[in-house]
Amino acid sequence: MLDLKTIREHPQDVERALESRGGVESIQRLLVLDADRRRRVTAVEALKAERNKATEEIAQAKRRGENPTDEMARMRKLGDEIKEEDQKIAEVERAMETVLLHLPNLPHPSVPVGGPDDNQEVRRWGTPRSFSFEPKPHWEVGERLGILDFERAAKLAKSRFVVLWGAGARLERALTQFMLDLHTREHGYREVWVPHLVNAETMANTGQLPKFEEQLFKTLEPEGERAFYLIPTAEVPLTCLHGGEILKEHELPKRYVAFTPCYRREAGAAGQDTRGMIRQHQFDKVELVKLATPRTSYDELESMVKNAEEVLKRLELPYRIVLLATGDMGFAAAKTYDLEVWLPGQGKHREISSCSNCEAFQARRAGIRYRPAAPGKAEFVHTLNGSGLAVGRTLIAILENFQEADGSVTIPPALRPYMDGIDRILPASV
RNA sequence: GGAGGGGUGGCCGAGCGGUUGAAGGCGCCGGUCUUGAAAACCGGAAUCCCGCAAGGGAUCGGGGGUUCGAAUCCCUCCCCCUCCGCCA
Repeated sequence: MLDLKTIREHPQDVERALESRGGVESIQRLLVLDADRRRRVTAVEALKAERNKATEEIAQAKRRGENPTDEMARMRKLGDEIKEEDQKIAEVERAMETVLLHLPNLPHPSVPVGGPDDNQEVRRWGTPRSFSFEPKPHWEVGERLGILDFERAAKLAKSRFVVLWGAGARLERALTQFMLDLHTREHGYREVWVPHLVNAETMANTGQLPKFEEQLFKTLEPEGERAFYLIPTAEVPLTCLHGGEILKEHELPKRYVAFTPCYRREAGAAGQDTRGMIRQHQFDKVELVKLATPRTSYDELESMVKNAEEVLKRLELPYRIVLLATGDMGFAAAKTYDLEVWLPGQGKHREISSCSNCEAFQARRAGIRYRPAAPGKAEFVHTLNGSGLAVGRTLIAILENFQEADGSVTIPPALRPYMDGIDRILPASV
């Protein structure tokens, strides 16, 4: 959520910033509502001041043993007027809230303006391996090994699900463990285990609701009970852990890492990545979240990207870093770097991590503040999140980058301790 | 699921129709004392909204009601705790 004061004081700047993100047309409407609200508030507060004064006088009269029935009757009428006007104000405020909840975050000045074509490659690491044969896409590699099974997953659920068998399932677990160990032991993140079902308020706090409900799986609860949402990323529960709290500056930055499955409807993605396990309704992810002061949040973003990169480096997977343009960023982000891993089976880079600084956008919704060390009022923290990494896509990258001519797949050395020391996956005998 | 108890400021906790924006404690900030620190003592400080300001308004889990007036009474929802039952 954007800060209303900023919109009121610099409407042109906000409109310009939103040009490539949508929502410009809402600003004028917001300003009209805001002016209306302020006019009404001023008026009704004058009435309340009068009531408070009269109430005090009545109290004193009563103490003197009098019974000021005329004054009490007058106040009864005034009270009704106040109630009516308060309701109108509440109505205006609800309208403003609705508009604000649908406005995306403002991009940081360093973000290129435009759409996906304006994304900027920041750096590359690693050299894509040259194959003596035509590298296959991961689904072919995996099915030949008997570790990826899309048909049975479709039988159990539907398309965009997968079953991992044997060494495939083991590889998924090994990757998860490897990533968690790296981030907790070497990068200073605290491991957290969180609910996978959250309430609507939590979803709204990180920006998934109200605008993107069609992307979420929702539980069906008995009449009168509130539904839960399946998390599309651990960013949601991790970021909201300190919702409504005031943290101390010396506690910041908070660095959290959690492993969770992620559930996404992928509405609107029909026809995209239908083969393989690039785009699934359920996938595992190791997620990094930080809460930081505004002063350090952009340094924290850079180090978060490095933390995610380190996973790819140790797994010897070539990648590149891309700074997303304004129009390609997520709703809550002010600045986002994507990590794209090289997939030889597809002959292109694909997103495997996305690291964002959301500044105060989510903190304002969730009410996450901190008290500065120097005397002063509590301020909103900045929230950051990034994948460290998407586990399924990492598995894909290994299958494609480490496939051999005989159909086997080499295990990257860094992962072998997590795979009982085996150095390759051979076709299973079922 | 059944029966009780409870949600108050950064935290703990008193208040249970008007003098309570709210006692007390802890923590925090400033000062006295001290070589320095601690302790002790003195003083200070809630948040948000409207307003150029003076000032005003709102806020005691959320919403609604009673009343001239509600942290205090009533209704409702949410959450937490204890005991019983059931259960991975």
